[in-house]
Amino acid sequence: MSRPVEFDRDQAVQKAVHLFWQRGYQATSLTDLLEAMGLSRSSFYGAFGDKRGLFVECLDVFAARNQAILQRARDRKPPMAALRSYFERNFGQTSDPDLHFGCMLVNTVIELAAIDQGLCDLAGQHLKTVQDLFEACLGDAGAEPGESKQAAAFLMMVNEGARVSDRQRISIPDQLARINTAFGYVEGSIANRNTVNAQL
Amino acid sequence: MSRPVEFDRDQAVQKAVHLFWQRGYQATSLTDLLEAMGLSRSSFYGAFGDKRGLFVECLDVFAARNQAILQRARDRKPPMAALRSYFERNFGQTSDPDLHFGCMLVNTVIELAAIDQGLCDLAGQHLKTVQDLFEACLGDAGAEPGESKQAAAFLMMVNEGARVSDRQRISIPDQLARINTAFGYVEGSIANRNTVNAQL
DNA sequence: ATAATTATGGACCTACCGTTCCAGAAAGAT
DNA sequence: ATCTTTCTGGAACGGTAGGTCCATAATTAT
Repeated sequence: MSRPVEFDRDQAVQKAVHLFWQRGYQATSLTDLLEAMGLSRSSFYGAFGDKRGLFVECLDVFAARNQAILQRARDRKPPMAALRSYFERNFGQTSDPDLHFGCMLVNTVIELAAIDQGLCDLAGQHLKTVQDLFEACLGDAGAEPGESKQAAAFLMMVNEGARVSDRQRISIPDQLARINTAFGYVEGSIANRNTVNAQL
Repeated sequence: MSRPVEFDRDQAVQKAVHLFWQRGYQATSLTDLLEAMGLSRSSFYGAFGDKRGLFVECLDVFAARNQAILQRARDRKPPMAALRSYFERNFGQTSDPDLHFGCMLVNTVIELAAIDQGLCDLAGQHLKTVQDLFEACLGDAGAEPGESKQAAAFLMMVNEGARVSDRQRISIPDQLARINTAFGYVEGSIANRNTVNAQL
């Protein structure tokens, strides 16, 4: 029919995710985006509508990637180990500061709660999906339904807190220690219940 | 000497705190501030220097108020009850949405981590002071030094997560349940160690 | 080769940002 | 009452924001 698009849309979105993740919605200007994505204003508006539309797409991409990481761990490791790996991600020996932007969903909730309720709600829904995955893992680990629901809500609170500190450049050992404390509590609780049940 | 200032400086700062707390740094325009504080541009720049200077002052005011709340609870209640009251503040029966802006320090860390490291660090220092207060309360409750340090770091992570959800308008029962779960873990841990020690 | 269609680059628009500046109003000191 | 000092309102500033528009380039279909 006609002239084809010259840029790789997926790759451009990846660049945008990285920028929004790092700097947030408001502080990322269109000029910043155009430069990082390597396209002109016309192409941008033709392909994405506007800045907000691109942000929605970036939220979805980030959330999908995020869920995939946990889901893959769930497929390959014991359930509690899979959960832990999600929390300890990016806290291995590598201390690349370019990876410590927290969680884009958490960042969005905080930044836009009073500015754009639609975007805040979208991020919140994605977080809820992750919490459901937590709950599924806890179920795999042998927790009873009520307990896994309660522990998943607790772990989401821990996750949100951990991502806040991540953005503050908390030291890696401190971060790992806090996560370990939280998981110690949860695992102790599940194991203890199992022990009690076994005694009955 | 000369003409005196016409506005109440403290009261003006309180109004600014409320705005910055609700909307964050970037989304609060000078026009918004002037209207809320009830003064003109000239008076503003004469009294506060610039927007960033006012924000620094607001962070300090918020942090002082925040610490005072916990410190007063510590003076009047048993240590663990004082800690709990800090987490459960604003989650009584009143559901005034105008109080659920999370924590201004947490909001600042998230919003400005990649934008203004000085402001982010300042908020982080204030949070560290709160964490030290947590540690003191845990010491009051009978935790050993190493344990209170570890539990305080854990509780700060929980606090940060709780304030994120607060901004998402989490339901009050859900929020109270999650906080209760976290404190159940901490109190169980301290009580358990005390029991073990008693048996030795 | 030509026509039809669509992407592209870049100039341009309006609106608002934080900040500065200045003329004039108000109050204390003499 | 006058002088001096400081505060105050509002106009004005340069810069940048997100978004629009149009002439042109590039590609396919005929």
